[in-house]
Amino acid sequence: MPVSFDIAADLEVTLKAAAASAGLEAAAFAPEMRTADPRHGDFQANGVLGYAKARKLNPRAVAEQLIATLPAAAKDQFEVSIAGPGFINFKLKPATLLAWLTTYDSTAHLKSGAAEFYRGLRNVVDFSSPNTAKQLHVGHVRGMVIGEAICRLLEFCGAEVIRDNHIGDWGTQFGKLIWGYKNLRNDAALATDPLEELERLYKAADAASKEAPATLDAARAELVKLQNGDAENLALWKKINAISAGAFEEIYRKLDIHFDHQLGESFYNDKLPQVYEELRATGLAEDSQGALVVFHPEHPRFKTQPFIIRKSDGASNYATTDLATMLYRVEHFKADAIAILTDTRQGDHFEQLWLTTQKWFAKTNRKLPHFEHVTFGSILGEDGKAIKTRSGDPIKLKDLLAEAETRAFAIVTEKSPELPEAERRDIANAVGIGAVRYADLAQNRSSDYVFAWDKILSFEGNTAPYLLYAVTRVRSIFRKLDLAADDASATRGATAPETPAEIALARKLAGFANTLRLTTTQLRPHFLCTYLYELAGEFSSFYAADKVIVDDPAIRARRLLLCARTLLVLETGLRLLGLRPLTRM
RNA sequence: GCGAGCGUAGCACAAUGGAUAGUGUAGUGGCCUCCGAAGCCAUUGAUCCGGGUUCGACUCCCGGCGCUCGCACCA
Repeated sequence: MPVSFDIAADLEVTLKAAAASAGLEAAAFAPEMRTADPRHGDFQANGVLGYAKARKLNPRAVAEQLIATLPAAAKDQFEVSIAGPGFINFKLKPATLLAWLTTYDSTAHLKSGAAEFYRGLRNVVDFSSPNTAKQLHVGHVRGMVIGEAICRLLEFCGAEVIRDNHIGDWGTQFGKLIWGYKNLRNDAALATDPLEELERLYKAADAASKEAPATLDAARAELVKLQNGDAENLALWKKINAISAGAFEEIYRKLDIHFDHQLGESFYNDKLPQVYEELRATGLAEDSQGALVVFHPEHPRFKTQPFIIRKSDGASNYATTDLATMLYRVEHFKADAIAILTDTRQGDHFEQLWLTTQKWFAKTNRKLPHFEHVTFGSILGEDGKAIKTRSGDPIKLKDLLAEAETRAFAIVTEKSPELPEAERRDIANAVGIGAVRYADLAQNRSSDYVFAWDKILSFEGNTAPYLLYAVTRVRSIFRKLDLAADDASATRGATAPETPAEIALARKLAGFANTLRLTTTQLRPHFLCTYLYELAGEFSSFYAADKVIVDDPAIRARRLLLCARTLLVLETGLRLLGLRPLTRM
């Protein structure tokens, strides 16, 4: 029996067709498929409720009509029932579950199933994008891990993904940095810990420009010199960027984060005049208080709040570079879709950027990409205030990651003292870094995030260690049998799931496709986290209820199939989130 | 002032307009002669307030209240 990867999507198409043959107004009928509470079924179609109401029909009668015209193949796959006011419930039959489990038997096969979702779509994902000369701190980790997960998910689901780290290497901070470097630098400190010294120089220069307007002007002048190609400032700029890049690389390596391009703001330096010219020529930009700005008269706020694309001192800002970047991504990368990840505080900027881009591209006859500003909440301190660089010192990311590994190592050593130290270190790395990463991914990105060591390094509940532990227990079964987990002979002749725990686990596994679709549609990795956590929970319940290594070869093969697929889906899902599965811990 | 986001058990979170609002933690009571107890089973406890739309609202709309953030040359 052939079975599709995303059964619910397939069923939706079947229902649309059935509606036509049942005499419904097929064009007006949407099945409204969704995953159901397991108590009711695997999927439910709610569409007849609204359809019947609008036509003063009895929804249950409409549901009856619809079910009567379902093709035999669909009736073979599901137990179909009508419940309540007119919900149609579909429950996967054990034979269908078996078919799904035997069809999607490897990461490659899961991937080829999911690849239908976004085939041919070219996506530019802009994430991390730190500012040069500042250390990465705890506030940066969220955008990095969410961005990496989104890239992996989109790739898995068939999209072509171009990862771009849009480094802030050309902003006003360079005016202050260069001024600080020239006037305040400590050569000894620069030699021993260059990044630390750069950060100090920036803070000192920033403070100095707040105190004295003359210093602020001097810093701005340094920036203008840099932007005009002054040789000395350009050399300094290169030096500062090189120091920063090395420090960023170290963190990216630790977090297994990758980019195809790192086109910082400076890359767009020679592409800015085109932005000024075109926006002026199309009548979108105007002069205001000495600056070049764009207003949006139709917008309640942006009709008076300007989008400044050139400052009154003649320098560009991030509105200019972001506009140039938008153009480059469409013209050079041929992007169908662009996703930019930043925290929600930049909402106004990206709304103005997108409004401006739409008008600009329309007037210049360019293809408009799909654009999404993927936002996430701020990292707050225990006091509920955003962690800021200027006030107090936020926790440095490299220190956070080091502490995560240290704490994980202590726990591994306590739980598994018999393992060799090198292995315990490796486990601590996967568990510690994984815990940090998972804590950021598991929470809905729209909410603010209160930083707490206990939360980030929690090893109980919906956390990385729980998922990794489930993986090792499955591995342990295969190890005990001296079998490779992907050894087909172990599961040969497996029959359909029978016990309640077997069936519950199989149903959860078949829900993977729908989870991938939901996660990528909304670009919210926490949907996948929740799913994996529930899957691990179903496995744990199954593990406690039904013994796998039993004498009866039929029961054993049947349960080993569930073990093998649980392992497959858990490991595939964890890797999509950027976690590293372990064989034991 | 204008705008955005958030408001769910003591705490931390989930819920694509659907059925009896789920989970973790903390509390209580069970489960290791039995494939790994970083586990399993059971149990106590919640939608900020007031209207509206809908067959159906934590979810959408309006009005409050509270917290956070943004609003002319930082990114």
